[in-house]
Amino acid sequence: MRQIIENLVSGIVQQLQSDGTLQAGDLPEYKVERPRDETHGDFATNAALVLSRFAKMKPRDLAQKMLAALPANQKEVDRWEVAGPGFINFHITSDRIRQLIPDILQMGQSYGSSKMGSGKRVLIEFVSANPTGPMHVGHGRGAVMGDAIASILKVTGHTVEREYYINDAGNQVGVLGWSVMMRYHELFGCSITMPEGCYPAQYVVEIAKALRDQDGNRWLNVELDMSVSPPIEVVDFAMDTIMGWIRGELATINILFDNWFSERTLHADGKIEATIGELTKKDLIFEGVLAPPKGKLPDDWEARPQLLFKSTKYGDAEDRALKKSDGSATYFAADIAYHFDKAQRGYDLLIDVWGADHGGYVKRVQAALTALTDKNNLLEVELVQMVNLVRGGEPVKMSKRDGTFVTLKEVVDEVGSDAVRFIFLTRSGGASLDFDLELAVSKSNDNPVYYVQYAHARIHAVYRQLQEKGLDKSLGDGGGDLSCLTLDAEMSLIRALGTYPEMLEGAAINREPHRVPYFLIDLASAFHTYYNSHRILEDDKVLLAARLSLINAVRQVLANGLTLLGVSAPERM
RNA sequence: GCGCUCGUAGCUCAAUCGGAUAGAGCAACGGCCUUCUAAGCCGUAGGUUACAGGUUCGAUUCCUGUCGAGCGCGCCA
Repeated sequence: MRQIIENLVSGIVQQLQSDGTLQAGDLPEYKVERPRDETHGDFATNAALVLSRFAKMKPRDLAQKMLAALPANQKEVDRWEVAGPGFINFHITSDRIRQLIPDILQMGQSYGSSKMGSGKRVLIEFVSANPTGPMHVGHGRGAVMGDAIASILKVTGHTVEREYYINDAGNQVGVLGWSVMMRYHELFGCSITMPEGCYPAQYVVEIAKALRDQDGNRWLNVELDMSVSPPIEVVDFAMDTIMGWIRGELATINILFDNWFSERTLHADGKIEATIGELTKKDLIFEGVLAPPKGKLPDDWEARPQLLFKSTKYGDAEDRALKKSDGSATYFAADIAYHFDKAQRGYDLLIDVWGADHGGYVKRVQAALTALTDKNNLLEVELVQMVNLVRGGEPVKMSKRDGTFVTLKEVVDEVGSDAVRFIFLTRSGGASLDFDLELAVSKSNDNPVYYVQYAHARIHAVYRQLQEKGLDKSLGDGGGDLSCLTLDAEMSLIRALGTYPEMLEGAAINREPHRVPYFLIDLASAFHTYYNSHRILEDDKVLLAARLSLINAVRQVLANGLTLLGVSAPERM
């Protein structure tokens, strides 16, 4: 619908350029947008404000002149005016607005999808929680956020793949292996003390028990010497167990990945050395000594020469280490090899969703990727702020170290997948989020998901009533005369339906999933208002059919939006 | 000390890549169920958008500075 007005305005601008009112050549961009205030029409443009300098006229005068150039044969706009400092407001005809109802019903599940991103291949990497323990609520927020961004990009025409990067190499994995070994020995009656840095939590005991059940005392004679690697079978057993939990937990909140990418394969396939080789070719590698860190200096700090990447050349604050002083690859080296691999797979855009605590890491990865691909904006990182878990006003502390963290599973078990997803998404990713368990458990309006789902269920209830009265539900298929829909509540409800595709495009462009739940809440609110003051099941058959069609379209859009967010759309509650 | 993300009603948050009179929910107060689901609706009240400048037709939005919060700052991941 916006397209109609955009075409109209650009036609007028061209005409004014050709008759000399406006300068020829390139002009600054103007916008056609939805006014905040409905009395300002369906669309407004700031064209006269932006272009007035190029016509040497006052904005309002130019606006008048533009309106005079409005083609006489168009049928969509029935009223327009110059307003405020020089905005032009367009009011769409009521018939054109009502036409949205059959349009939406005909498109069904596909209403809202667009071709905006067609031809664009996007890889979105998210969660990527370490396989050293269950996911906590912070991971859950990143998971839901990444999944929603992926869904929104997909519905706006992008080709999207979801990927999980498994950090199955490095020290932490060895630490996990030894932690399991300690608990395993403990199960056989050995007295042990968990060394500093190990994972003491209960889940490690569970893994140890499972290991004992599978292998008996097979590992009992292995010496607990943390200066060497633990048995690889034990490490793999622990990681496989944990990844099984993670996959299961993700599945319960409706998240499925296309690819699971193992860090080990990077080492095994020589991709890290190959990537360092690429950087060497570009003369971006050197042996150097890093400056001591700012702030409080670690006790054991000492300057050592290492292999470094010149990331300062690409805007990073420091050069970054690719190899440790013992010659092994750093996590960073593996990570740029991973991102280089993604780039070589031919995507047009890479999106990573990270926790905000990794914010300081963004520049160096982008720097490396720019150096390797000569592309500037290939990698985009969305930072998701942390979740403060609250129970009855008291903050719940979360830490992997002391083992008191609350897992995502516990929260999902308590409040359900729908509420978890919806609450996580009803916040912009940039803001930290207080998640109150008591509040989320209470089935009150504090859970906005109920509000939206209830609107959807109510519409189904009306249809059930309809059938009890022996009337045919096809009355609401949008085929009848809709001109009896004249109430303000009806027109603004239809207008709201019409903004759904634009809202989705905005959410996609800005990577802002929270716009979807806000839209749904607004739509549900408009519906509840209408429902409370007007009967749908009227005796007048024409009016009945029109109103049924209207709420049927509302039902369709609510269902589309909820489904997009991975939240269920129940038919009764 | 430096970097990143923020600062909007009592609380939790919105505000369409700079737009018109900054909006919702919760909490408070007052109304609406013999009629399609009251998990709902209607009304009242609540603001110097942290602060001070700058950019322009116009700033919650962009720039600079101050204050405050969270996160990060050697070879960990």
